[in-house]
Amino acid sequence: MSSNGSRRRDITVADVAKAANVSKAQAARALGNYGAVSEDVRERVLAAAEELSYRPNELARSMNTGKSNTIGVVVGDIENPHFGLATRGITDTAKKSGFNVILINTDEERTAEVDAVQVLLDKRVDGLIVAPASSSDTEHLQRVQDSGRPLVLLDRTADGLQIDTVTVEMTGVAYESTRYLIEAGHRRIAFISTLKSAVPYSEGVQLDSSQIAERVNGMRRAFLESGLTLPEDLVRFNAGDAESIRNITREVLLMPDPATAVVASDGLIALSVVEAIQELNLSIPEDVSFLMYDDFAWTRLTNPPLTVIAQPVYEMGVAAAEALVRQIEGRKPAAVTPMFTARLIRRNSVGVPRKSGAPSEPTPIR
Amino acid sequence: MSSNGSRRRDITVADVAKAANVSKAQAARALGNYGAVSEDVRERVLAAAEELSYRPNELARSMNTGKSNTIGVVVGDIENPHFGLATRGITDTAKKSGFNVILINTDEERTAEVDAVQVLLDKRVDGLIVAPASSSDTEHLQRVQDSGRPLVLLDRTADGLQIDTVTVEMTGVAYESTRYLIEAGHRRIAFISTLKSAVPYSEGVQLDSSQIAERVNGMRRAFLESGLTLPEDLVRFNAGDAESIRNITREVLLMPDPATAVVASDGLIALSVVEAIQELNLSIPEDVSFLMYDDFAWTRLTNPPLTVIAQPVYEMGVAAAEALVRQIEGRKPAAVTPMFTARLIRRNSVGVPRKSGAPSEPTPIR
DNA sequence: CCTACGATTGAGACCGGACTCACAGTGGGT
DNA sequence: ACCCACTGTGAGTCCGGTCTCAATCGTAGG
Repeated sequence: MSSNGSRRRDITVADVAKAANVSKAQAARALGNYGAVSEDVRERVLAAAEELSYRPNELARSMNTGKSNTIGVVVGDIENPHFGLATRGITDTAKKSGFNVILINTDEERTAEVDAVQVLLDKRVDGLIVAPASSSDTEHLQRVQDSGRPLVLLDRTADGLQIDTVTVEMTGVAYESTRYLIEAGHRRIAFISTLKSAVPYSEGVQLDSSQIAERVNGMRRAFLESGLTLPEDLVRFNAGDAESIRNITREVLLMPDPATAVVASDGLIALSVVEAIQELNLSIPEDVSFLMYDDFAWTRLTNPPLTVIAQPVYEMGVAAAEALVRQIEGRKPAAVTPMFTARLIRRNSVGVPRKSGAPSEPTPIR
Repeated sequence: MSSNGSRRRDITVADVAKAANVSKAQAARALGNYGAVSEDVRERVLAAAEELSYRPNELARSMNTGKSNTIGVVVGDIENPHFGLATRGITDTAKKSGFNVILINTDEERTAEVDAVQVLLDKRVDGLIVAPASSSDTEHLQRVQDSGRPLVLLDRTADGLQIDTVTVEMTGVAYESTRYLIEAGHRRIAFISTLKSAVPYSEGVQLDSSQIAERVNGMRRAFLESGLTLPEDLVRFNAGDAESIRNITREVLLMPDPATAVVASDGLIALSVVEAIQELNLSIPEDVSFLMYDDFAWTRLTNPPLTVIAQPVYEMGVAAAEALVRQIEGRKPAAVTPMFTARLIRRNSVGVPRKSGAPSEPTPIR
């Protein structure tokens, strides 16, 4: 015995047609604004529709147009401002082209991602944008391609698949920023990332994320070209929750030959790393230099302001959505998806390492 | 001449039925797992479905079950971590109950919100969660109610409407935190909020957001009970983009009888306020005390760590989704939606004001 | 051996639009 | 006056599922 009784049936074209004294077909034409309709009929139908406050059922409409005007977006974690911003770019752009967005979070879980893609496909979205958790585990993406539905990848590539992908070229900045650290005197540079990996890093292990792979490669090259070698023991994975990040940070900072600089591979990691550094009563950049990926507003507010690698996240969201819409509308995808570049923004969290005999008053270098 | 030729038609139950040599009805039953189906038929159908990699069309299914297993969420700005977290709570909970989420951003624009609600209704979502931009402008929400579709409000109430609403009781903490500031010696306390308002604040003006109204009321009461009056000239609205926030901050800090403490009504505002304060070469809390709504991780990283009012945002998202699901499943809404409370977290951004003859070494008070 | 009842099964209606097709009116061209 | 091109219009099909209903089958009870 619910309060408002049975759920009232929605008004349909048939209802409107009856009220306007015309056939269903005519009503549909007047409402859908297609075909030939006399002025008289059009007016009566529109009036009746208004009167009954008729609203078309988009589900029904989608069913026989085959278009749902909806795109699916699969990301690892909207809570992460990185994705928040990208999502903003996607939704803004999608809206402009008349598309709505179904958003699914995967927590960077493979199975959740596979499910998400399937659900979206089942819902017959017009296309999907996926930030894949893994670059190698890609059957589900392959399936999307097979289904013929437009797909654009964001942030990370998928090995061996021919898919429009919007990414940042990372090797370059990784190289540049590592050179920067090396020139400041750092040799023991730690890199902390969320990437899940069963084995510790060493040359040749296949990394499951194109993004991370590029960053590490850039670092490696910088060391190489300086006649040095990348300290592989400081390249760390599995930095999941705050606790594990804290542990990793303590580890690299307290080991016998500790890191003198730490690079956090995203904004969320950075938060916990900085906290851990503060807990150890170390100060930046006097005791440890710090550098992070993602330029969030708060990085300018800390003391010192943090040196970051800025990525055009919003623009990438926009580009991904544009590429997808282009595919949906049947235009060929841009021959080559534009490659974005990241930028090193030198603020004051990088200094001269203690060990290397720096002056007692370590000036942040620029 | 597209690369993959015509878009292939999807496999339907009819196809599966044919392949399995049974009627469409039987195939549908076997696949949908309802009605009576012999073991033999079930196996053949399932095998055929597997073989053809059949996937049900959720659109069609929704159409005659009347359920889309989708809920719509309308927020002002996902980019704002406040909503990011809340959205996380919503999607996590929705997923648990088998619902997907269509997310629409409104930029806190009234018309965008009205459109969003309409679109969602047209798409026949099973229910909506809306964080309304305005507490007074509510015809569109009324329309949702009229349509009989479940609706839950988040963060802000809608005047005069009987709708499940998940909010934080703000008067209390607003009062508490203002007392805290007053006791520290502050009399000139500024409050900066995004709320759009054509007229400057003064007692009795109707505020368009229940949230902001409560906060200001709490402040007013705190002043009153201390035998003082709320400095109305320091209650500021229209803090939209970074630029306007900066201007407002400078204004309240540089006026003849300047504010000695600033309260930012959300995390985004806080960012710009703190920046503006730094630009003025004022330090917190020696020159200005600072307090903000929303406890983001970075607030612990600044120097000093910021005193904040923490809201259980994620939990509120969860509660909103739970309430909505409850309504959708026909169970009566919880008699009274649980009221959440916010908490003042005293860190070190509040101190004794300069003017009041504080000692030259102003200790942050606790 | 016959009948009744539950388990199976297939035909077809239906959800709410979009769209095809055949048919009625109209008016211009010759 | 005659033919034809068009605009208007309604009947009905289709999209891809769910679901009703009547028919069929098997077999247990009498």
